[in-house]
Amino acid sequence: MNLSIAEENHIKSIYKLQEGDAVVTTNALAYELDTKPASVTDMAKKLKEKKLIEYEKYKGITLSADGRKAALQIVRRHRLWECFLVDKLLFSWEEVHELAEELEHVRSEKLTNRLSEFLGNPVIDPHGDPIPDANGKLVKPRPQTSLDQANAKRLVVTAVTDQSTALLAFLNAKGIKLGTQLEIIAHYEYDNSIEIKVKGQSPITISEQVAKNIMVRPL
Amino acid sequence: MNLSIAEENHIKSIYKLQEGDAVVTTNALAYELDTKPASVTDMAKKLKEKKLIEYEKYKGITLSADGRKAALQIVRRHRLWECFLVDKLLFSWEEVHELAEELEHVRSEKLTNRLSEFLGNPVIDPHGDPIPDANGKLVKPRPQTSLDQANAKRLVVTAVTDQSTALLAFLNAKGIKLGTQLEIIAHYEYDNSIEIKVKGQSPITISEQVAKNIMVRPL
DNA sequence: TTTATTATTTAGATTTGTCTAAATAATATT
DNA sequence: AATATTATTTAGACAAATCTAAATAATAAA
Ligand SMILES: [Mn+2]
Ligand SMILES: [Mn+2]
Ligand SMILES: [Mn+2]
Ligand SMILES: [Mn+2]
Repeated sequence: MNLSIAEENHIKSIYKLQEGDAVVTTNALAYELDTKPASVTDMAKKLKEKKLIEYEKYKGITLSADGRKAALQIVRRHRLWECFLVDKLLFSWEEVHELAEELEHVRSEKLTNRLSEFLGNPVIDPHGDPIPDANGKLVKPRPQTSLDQANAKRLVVTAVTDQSTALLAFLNAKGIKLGTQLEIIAHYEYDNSIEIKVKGQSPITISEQVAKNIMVRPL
Repeated sequence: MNLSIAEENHIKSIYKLQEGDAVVTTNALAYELDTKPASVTDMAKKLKEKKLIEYEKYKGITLSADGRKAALQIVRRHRLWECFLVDKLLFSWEEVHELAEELEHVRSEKLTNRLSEFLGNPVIDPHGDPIPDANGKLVKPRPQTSLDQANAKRLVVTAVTDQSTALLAFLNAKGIKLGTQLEIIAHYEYDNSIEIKVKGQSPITISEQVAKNIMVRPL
């Protein structure tokens, strides 16, 4: 099955939005891909034809088994290139997504597997997301919660769910990265903001929106 | 100036076929790009519009100054990726051209320059071709001739001009690579074949076609 | 210098991916 | 339940990149 770049981007976004079993709506997908709902409908018809998605008019989209397999390959390439850019070319984590968005479309299993080997077969990418192996298998992630829902006081940062440059730049400024240890000082009910103390720094207050996008695990 | 992949491929092929100042014909370009003359004419009009080529109906194509600059950037990316694939991912020289053909289209100066640095700023690629620097400057190549025209007896291989998998695989089989030392034993006038002795091997006879595509320098 | 051959361009069509505007379906509100 | 709102699809258009077949220009051969 030979997919175009546009088809690959759609498949990957469906995978991203699907989260388990939920159906993906036309509007959500259009927003994610920065395109228009009408275009998504067009593409849905094509991907259904290719049996990569399940789709009935007005009923939303889910990946078929083949579609999921394809998506995992694209995600694998994307995340491996991100590792390469960060680990080898010394890019910082907020710079790599756009580049990987292009590099992911070079379809060569041999290249992908050699790259993985070269990087030491990493299992998580620079944003804490798991990297599928050559068979599309993901390591089952250690249990983690978003910072706004964490119970424990002392935590370690394991991933970031929003990978926009804006959030990542904010976290850079606050000295927060993967592996950073932090402590919850207070929750403020008024706006659900949280006061935290990053190890070795003075306490700061972060908004609910930021907290929702930081994944943590008890230390 | 934002070029599409198709435009970049055309620009690069024009650069390749131009060899100094010769004009490039529609047919030659179509053959090189594995497309049809009519398609080349279409693209020529577009590239002329963008001032990347000089082109008048029936008069052939040459790169403009801007076009040459663009071509050198693409060639730089292509050859750097080839180095990466060979030096870091351990591909062999006949496998890398097609992959680089795709990777070259990821347009990021930062990525290109970081990659170059990571590779130790190489100045020749795995086929012996020079790599333009960030300003598009090429190292002036040390004088070299094709093997069929070499005067000296003892020679060293400096480059390969035909980068088809077929030739490169043939050279692999015969133990010939960049830096290989060889000696000319005899020229056979009948078919212009050449008997050579690769250092440490028994003599072999190669066709004129092969000899024309091996570049050498006196040892 | 005619005539034949080859090279190049034009005309018109096709595929892919996208869009806007209008129509229709699904859902929410009164 | 009727109506308003929102979501989705359809219809029709467009740009990019390509193609085939036909027309024309340039070049080579007779
Ligand atoms: Mn992408
Ligand atoms: Mn990532
Ligand atoms: Mn290319
Ligand atoms: Mn090369």
